[in-house]
Amino acid sequence: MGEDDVPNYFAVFNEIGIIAQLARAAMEDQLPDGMILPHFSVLNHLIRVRDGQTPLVLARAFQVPKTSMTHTLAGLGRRGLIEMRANPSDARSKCVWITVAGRRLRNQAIADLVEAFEPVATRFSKERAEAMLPELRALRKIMDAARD
Amino acid sequence: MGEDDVPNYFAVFNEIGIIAQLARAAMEDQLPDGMILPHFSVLNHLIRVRDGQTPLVLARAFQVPKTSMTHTLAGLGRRGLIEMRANPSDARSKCVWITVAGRRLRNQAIADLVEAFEPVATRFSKERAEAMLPELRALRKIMDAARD
DNA sequence: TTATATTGGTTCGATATCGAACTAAAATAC
DNA sequence: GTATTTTAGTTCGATATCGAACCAATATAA
Repeated sequence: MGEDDVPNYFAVFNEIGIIAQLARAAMEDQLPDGMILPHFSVLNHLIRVRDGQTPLVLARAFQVPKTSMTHTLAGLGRRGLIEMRANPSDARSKCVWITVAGRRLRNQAIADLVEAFEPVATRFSKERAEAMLPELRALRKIMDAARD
Repeated sequence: MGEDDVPNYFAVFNEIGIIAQLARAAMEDQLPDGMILPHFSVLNHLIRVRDGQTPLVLARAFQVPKTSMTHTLAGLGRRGLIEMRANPSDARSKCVWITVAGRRLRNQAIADLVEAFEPVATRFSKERAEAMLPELRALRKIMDAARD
């Protein structure tokens, strides 16, 4: 790979970076004041995958340092959106459970997001979105694997 | 757009978010300690577009609040990578100039990045990267326009 | 012209990220 | 079975993000 090839990849990563930033901002606009993407992502994960997982498992799932997860969970706890209970099978550890309020907030956020994305969805069809997915997934997997 | 269509977009934004995160981490691995992507992005912009621009113009170019740009520029200044001089045509304002050290650091970072991306580049050809670009650009433009 | 509004930039405060150091509990070694 | 190492989680400190409030200079309005 010669120096000349950089711009190609750079351009892709640049566009991807901007889209990620815009999507994040749009998402956070739908969340209550002070809540940010990681808060929502964790709530979503607890529903889509399962709750009762430990903080460390969550940190790995999101590929963030465990100290960051501690902080994110503290924020969710303060807002009454999750509960942390002792892990019955390991006294060092805890289990994270989503509360009724957490579940409700996540569902409302998704509903609001659908609304907010309307203008984009009418201009960029779901078929086009779907068509992009395989290559995005392929690139993500390759980059993930290269992360030693 | 019905509720059922959300997952399609979600999946795309999810992949894009992960790729952005991985690319950012890989990038920051190539930068001196304490330097992060915004530092590099500004240096790069000062070379690729032009230097001598005001902080506010830069903030708009990157779509960040001006207070964030103040902070990023302060970091670059502390490291001797940019210089801020008075704006001869507006006493409220300043102009941002890249230094020799800044130019050198940016060029070295790019060279290092090429090296670091080698494993990805061999598995994901530049042709594939190029092929993704048009739809990424289209999506980015649509989202940008929808941002009122 | 002066008075008012707007603009460029910094400061401040609340919150986020994340590595290093710490504590307590478990697992492993011997 | 005790000693050592590893593991789960928090605390701490340095730095980042970003809105509100602020100051100084320019532009607009009267």
